[in-house]
Amino acid sequence: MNVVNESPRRKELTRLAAQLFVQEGFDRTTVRMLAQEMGIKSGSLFHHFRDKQEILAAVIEEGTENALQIARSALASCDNTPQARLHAMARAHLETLLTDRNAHVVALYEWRRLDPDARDHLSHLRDAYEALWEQVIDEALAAGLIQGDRFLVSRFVMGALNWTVRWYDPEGPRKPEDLARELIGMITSPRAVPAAPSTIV
Amino acid sequence: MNVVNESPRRKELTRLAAQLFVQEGFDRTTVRMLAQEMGIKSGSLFHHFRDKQEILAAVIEEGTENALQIARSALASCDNTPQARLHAMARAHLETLLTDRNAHVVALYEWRRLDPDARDHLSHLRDAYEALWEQVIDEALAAGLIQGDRFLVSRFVMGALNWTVRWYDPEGPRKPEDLARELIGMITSPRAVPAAPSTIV
DNA sequence: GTCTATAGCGGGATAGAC
DNA sequence: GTCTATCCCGCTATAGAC
Repeated sequence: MNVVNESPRRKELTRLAAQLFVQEGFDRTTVRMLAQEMGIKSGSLFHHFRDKQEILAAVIEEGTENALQIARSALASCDNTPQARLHAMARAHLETLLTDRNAHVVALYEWRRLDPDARDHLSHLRDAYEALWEQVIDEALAAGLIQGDRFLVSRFVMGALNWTVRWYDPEGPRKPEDLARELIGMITSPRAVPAAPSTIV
Repeated sequence: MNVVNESPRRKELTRLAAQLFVQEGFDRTTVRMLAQEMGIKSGSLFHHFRDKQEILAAVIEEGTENALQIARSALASCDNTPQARLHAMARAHLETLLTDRNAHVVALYEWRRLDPDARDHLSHLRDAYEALWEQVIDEALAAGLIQGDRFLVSRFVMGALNWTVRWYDPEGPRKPEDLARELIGMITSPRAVPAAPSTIV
């Protein structure tokens, strides 16, 4: 639907909206706040978006597409072992959440604020992203790297990662990379902690 | 502060408020909706609570106190092994989130909507609850049951548990108990999955 | 303790000029 | 594409009768 609608202007406005939605939450962000952040008056906003809902949908679409793309390229360029792929996936996920700290966070935390139509439209994207996770988890299960139920393991891992948004301090000593390694270390057998992705090797 | 204010009436209203806050979110729940759920008119609500903020504070206080109490009694009555204690804690946590499905969920998901004064007042409670978790995690680390950084492990485990609210289906086949066992199994060494708390033993 | 009535505000969205 | 001006609505909270 938005393949046509992808003016650079709209992209930029979407980016700014994502920032505010993360800071304030969707419900508490007013169209006046959005307009001010964009350097225009609130009335002008509706030249770019039909209504406030459409802004949310644009942000979530952007955030999920971006996460999907980053995850795919991370998987494409890492070593082809279950450990490395698990680690690459966790790291990509955390970087879209904690470094960008924008659209993907909105996609996760404001999903419920989407109206049913938008949810229907965007659920494909979300499902594709989650399928990527389940695939990587499957490989790790098949390799005996982790144990348990595929569905539950995926949900637990994603939950642990998603919740980092609530406590992570970007000014602190730990990088997303460190968190990813620590999480993978926690759920895999003791000896199976992968090192950083072949930097010093 | 609310030790004085604990009329049974107010308790009941708080319980109903929690339910709506979970369903709709705090921001989207109007005082009119709250009043209707309570069987009174919106004006009458302010006889029981100074303002909407105070309702949120009451719910969160209730939810955290309840979670704390349930966790403590679960720890007091389980076997005195790191596995059993970890499992008891996870199970208690999930039951307050998924069975009750009310005040504790609000405490976790609407914390940011508290005004600064209420946050200050309630952070003691939240800290006490998290301290309980860190203690149990510490014991498991000391016993070699799990590995990693104490702070990160706690946060990851709590994240995995807290996120269940987003996907758990109460009508489904899995009980909170099952999720707890599966999570503990995932993060502990392969052989160390504890059984249900001494039912068949 | 609950009611009715309403003040007062700020929200989303529109119209039409430029 | 942005502005000004404004409509209309629903929200929180209050006042005073019962």
